[in-house]
Parts: sequence; C-alpha cells; structure tokens
Amino acid sequence: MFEKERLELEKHIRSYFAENEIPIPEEFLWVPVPFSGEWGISTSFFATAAQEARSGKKVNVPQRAQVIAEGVRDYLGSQEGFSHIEAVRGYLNLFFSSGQYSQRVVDTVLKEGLRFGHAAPRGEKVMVEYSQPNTHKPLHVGHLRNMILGAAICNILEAAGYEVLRVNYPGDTGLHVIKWMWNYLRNHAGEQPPEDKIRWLGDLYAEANRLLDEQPELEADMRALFARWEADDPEVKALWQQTRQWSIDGFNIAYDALDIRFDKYYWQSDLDEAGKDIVRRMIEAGLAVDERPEGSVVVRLDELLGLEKEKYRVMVALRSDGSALYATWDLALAIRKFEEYDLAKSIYVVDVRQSLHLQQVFKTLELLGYDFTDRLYHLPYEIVNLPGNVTMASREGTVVLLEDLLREGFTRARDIVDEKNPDLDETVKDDVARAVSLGAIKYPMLSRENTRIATFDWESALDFNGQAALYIQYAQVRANSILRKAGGFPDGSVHPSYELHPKEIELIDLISRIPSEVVRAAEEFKTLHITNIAFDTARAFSEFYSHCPVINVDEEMRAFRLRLVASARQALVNLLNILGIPAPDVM
RNA sequence: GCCCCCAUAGUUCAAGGGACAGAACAGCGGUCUUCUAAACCGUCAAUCCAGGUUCGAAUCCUGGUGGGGGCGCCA
Repeated sequence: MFEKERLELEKHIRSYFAENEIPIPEEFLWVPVPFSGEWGISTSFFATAAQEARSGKKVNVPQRAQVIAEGVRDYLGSQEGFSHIEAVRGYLNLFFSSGQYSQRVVDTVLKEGLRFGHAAPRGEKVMVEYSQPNTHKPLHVGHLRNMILGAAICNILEAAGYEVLRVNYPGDTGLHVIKWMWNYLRNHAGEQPPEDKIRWLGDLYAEANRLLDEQPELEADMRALFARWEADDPEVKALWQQTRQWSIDGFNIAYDALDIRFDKYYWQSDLDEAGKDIVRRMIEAGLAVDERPEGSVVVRLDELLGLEKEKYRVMVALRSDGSALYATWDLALAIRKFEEYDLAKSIYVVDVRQSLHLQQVFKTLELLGYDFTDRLYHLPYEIVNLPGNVTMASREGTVVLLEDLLREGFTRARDIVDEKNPDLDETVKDDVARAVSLGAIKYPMLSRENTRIATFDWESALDFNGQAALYIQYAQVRANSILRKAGGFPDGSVHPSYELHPKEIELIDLISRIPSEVVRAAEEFKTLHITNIAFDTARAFSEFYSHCPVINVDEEMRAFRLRLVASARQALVNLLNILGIPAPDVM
C-alpha cells in the first residue's frame, strides 16, 4: 500500500550506497516496525554488511550494519510523510506521519469497497481441481478439509488477480462403484433410497466391504459384475446412472450448505476411453510395458529416466484385465484440461498421500512430450484424523458424516444465539446460527499449515467459546452496530489532526497490510496468512472498540473514527469472504 | 530397504535467516450506568536431542529420538 514511498526511499538509499561504495542489494526487504507502538516501515543492513565482510573487508557485521543505518538516516534527513527516522541495532526505522497515512488507508478501503484487498487482474487463467468425491461413498468430515481449503484457495487466487476455474472431478467409476452395485444387486435389489440418501449409500458400501472381507470367495462374483461393466452391459449401466444420481444429489446438498461451487465437472467415467488410448500409444512408443495377461501395463519410470535410486518407481497404467484405473484417468484428464483451456497453472488440491501417484502422472506426461507439465502443481494437504490418530475410513464405516456435523453445529449455535441475544427475530437467529457454525467448522481447517494433520473432535469443533472465526465475525458485527447507531459514516475524506490513539494506529497498520498478505497467500497457496491477518485485524478492532469512543466525541474525531470503523468492517468482511465464512450483520 | 511429512507454553496453533518466539483455550486476578461483556485489561507458561553452517538459527544442513504416511493392478 506504500509502494510509492518505498520506491522513493530505495532510490535515496541506492544513491547513498553508490556514493559511499557500499554494495547495492538486489532488493530491500521492508517489514512493519515491531514493538515500538508506533507505525512505520523498517529495513535492515545486515545482508549488506555481510556481503562486505565476504568480499574481504574486515568488518563486524552488526556494528557495520548499524553504521550503515546511521549513515542512511543522516543522508535521508527528514522525509516527506515520515515523522522521524531512527537507526537502531542495524535497522532503519521510518515512522509515518500518522494523520496523512491514516487518511489514505481509510480512503482507499472505502473507495475500493468489496474490492479492497484484491489485486488488479493478471490476465492469467488458473484451474483448481478440488473436492473429487467418490460417488457411492459418504461425504464425511475427512473430505471437509479438501473442500474448504480448495474453495478458499480459489478465492485467494481470484483476489490476487487470477481468473480461476473451479473444477470438480467426481470418482463415478472404479472398483468402489462396482462393489456398491454388487452388494445392491445381491442384497438390496429394487430398493429405493430413504430420505437420507448419503447415509444409506455409505452403509451399503461399508456392508459390501464387510461381506468381501468375511467371505473372500465372493470376490469372484463381484469381479464378474466388473466384467459386465467393462462389457457395457445395459442393465449395469442403467443401475449406475440411477445410483450415481443419488450420490450427486447428496453432494449438492453438502456443497450448498458449505457455500461451495464449481464452474465445471470432469467425470472420471468420461475419461475411460481417452485414458486407454493414451496407454495404447505409450505401449506402441515403448514407454509402457504390456505384461498382460500375467501382469498389468506398467510404466517403469525410474528405468526410463535412468535413475539409480528409486524415485518414481513403477506406475500401473492399466489393469491386467484391461480396465482403467486412477493413473489411466489422470493422464487423460491432465491433457483434456489443457486442450480445453489456456492455463497458466493447473492446480490439484489432493491428499498428500497421493504425492507419488501425481508425480508419476506428471512425469509420464513429460515423457510423452507434453509442454504443459511445468504448469501442473500438486497442492498437498494432510488429512483430518479422529482423536488418538484414528483415520476416518468409509470402507469400515468409521466416519463422522458431514451432514451430522453440519446439523449438530447448527443446533448448538442456535441454542447459544438464543441465550446471547434472545430479542432477535427467529429467522435472523437462524442466519446467525448458520454463520457461526459454518465459521466454527471452516476456520480450524484454514488456520493451520496445509501439511499438518488436523484432529477432529466434537468437543472442540462445536465449542464456540473463543473460537477465532466467531471472534472475527463479532468484531465485524460491532463495527456494523456503531455505524447503524451513528447513521452511517461521512462521505468525504477526513484528515485526523488530533493525535491518534495507539489502538487506532495499530488497527490502521493492520488494515494496510491486507493487500500484500493476500498476494502472499496466493503465492504460497496458504490460507493461513489470511486467517492470521483477519484475526489480528479483528483483535485490533476489538481493542480499538473498548479504548476509543466513536460516537460521543468531538466532530472531527467522530468523523474520522466513523470512517475508520467502516473501513475496518469492510476489511474484515472482505477477508471473511475470501475464507468462505459468512459475515452476519448482527449477532 | 527407498522416499515424504510432523515435533514450539498444560492444550490447539503462529512466527518471510534478523530486533524481545506471538496468539487462543485452559488456570489465576480484575472491568458493564457510556457505541453489543460472543468483549476488554493484567498474570503464569514453550523452541525434542547432539553436532554443523552463519555476524545472527524455532527456521538451513547432518545425525539421532519420537509420531504419522507413501512405495505394481484401491483412489
């Protein structure tokens, strides 16, 4: 937000360096001044001093950094827009003339509105594939992280200026589907699903696995159905169409409940032929080895690449019976994506456990000569476990169903709304409860490093006391409440000529950092940066709220603070939007 | 056997090689007659171990320890 000032300062520092034969660094790293309670930007000269030391000069790095900092400070003298400049322990700290900068931050936020925090369009298209639910299996809490992370990453990329294509890739074929249909035909023929389709589908799937585990001799019977499937048996296909739709109906309920959407669906079943074609080509080209009927069709990646140590190992491209499996489809899908769109990046939000698989697919495509392979990116995330490091598995039926969590979350939130704010309308209470429970469910998934395992337990998932999403939502509601009481905020820009309260400055400082945090989150694919800045901004607002009266103060202070409150609310709403967490008007 | 991830306060998580390792929850103690106390203020409390690189390491490297995961026909 202070690009112009920074560039100007860097220009001065460069010329000072040039005059004094100090090596000029590639770039200057600017950070907010910490600890001071004042608002400003800071850079350090350790790297420069270290470079001098390496080039043979006899210097003590910290001392030399301090000397440089002092030299720059003296050279800069007084700078327009900065109240004072100091050189401390190798750091150069420049403190803003708060009034002027505060005015600019507030004006910018209010002018940009919902666009605040969003970068200019980059003219680049990225595709994000996420969710990838398997039909005929239940959606459970384990799937939640993928959906919530994927949706938020899309929003972040969009905010950073990319055109984003949200893509779903349901696993509507495969062994799990055959198993399900086999059990259905054998034990539930003709049954219609009850109201709760997803649960019923999941139960039948778990039952199929139980049967096959208990009576291994049934495997052949199940494989016989697989053969009918592969032979395009019309009865099997019809059953598949029908049962698949039941699954999709269930998924859509969950997507609606979570405010998740997609621009496009790629169906695994549509990739069967294309995938098999590619494998055929690979066999002809000598990239794949056909070991059928004894074995499968494999791509010996390490061998092809001449690697001595195991790295990519062997990818199975086709089953021994000639049917497709996940590698077959993924090869076809990657190609199709680039046939249909001109993509700067194709991102896969996929469980970290599939890292090797995706590396194999990407490397195979490279060997096939496709030029887009450097634009493929696997965004891995860790799973959600149950307490005691127990993995959720739909095979065994040991899962917490998504709908149970959503329902229970809403119910508990609704009770608390009744208790905290009994005077609200019933429909408003419902909206608040929905917003609060969605926030409580989503925030923990978004506020941690992607590669850290999350543990789900009912207790903390539905404990609204002090939960961070709620804290952010509440701060934003309080801001709204002030604005409502005051009847809005003044239109015209206001320059605060009074001395700003430290809590005001901290709040403005944090708001001013939001745009760069969004860019950073997009570069690193980390929702964590957004939750951090959102929480910090909310905390700064809460402190401001309790230390700085807004309405009953003199006119100029009131005018500026009202505009500050409005921009704080706008900032928090925008961040919540990016995270996919609702921002209610009242709570 | 090869490879990947994780280890920070009692607990859940932060920390862009840089200034004093920050929050939240839990604990303890305070604050509603003034814009919503779902809040604010105070307090206790932490970098798994051993080496190394660096002016400087929670962060990078090596080796341990502990936990999790992947490795030819599940996805």
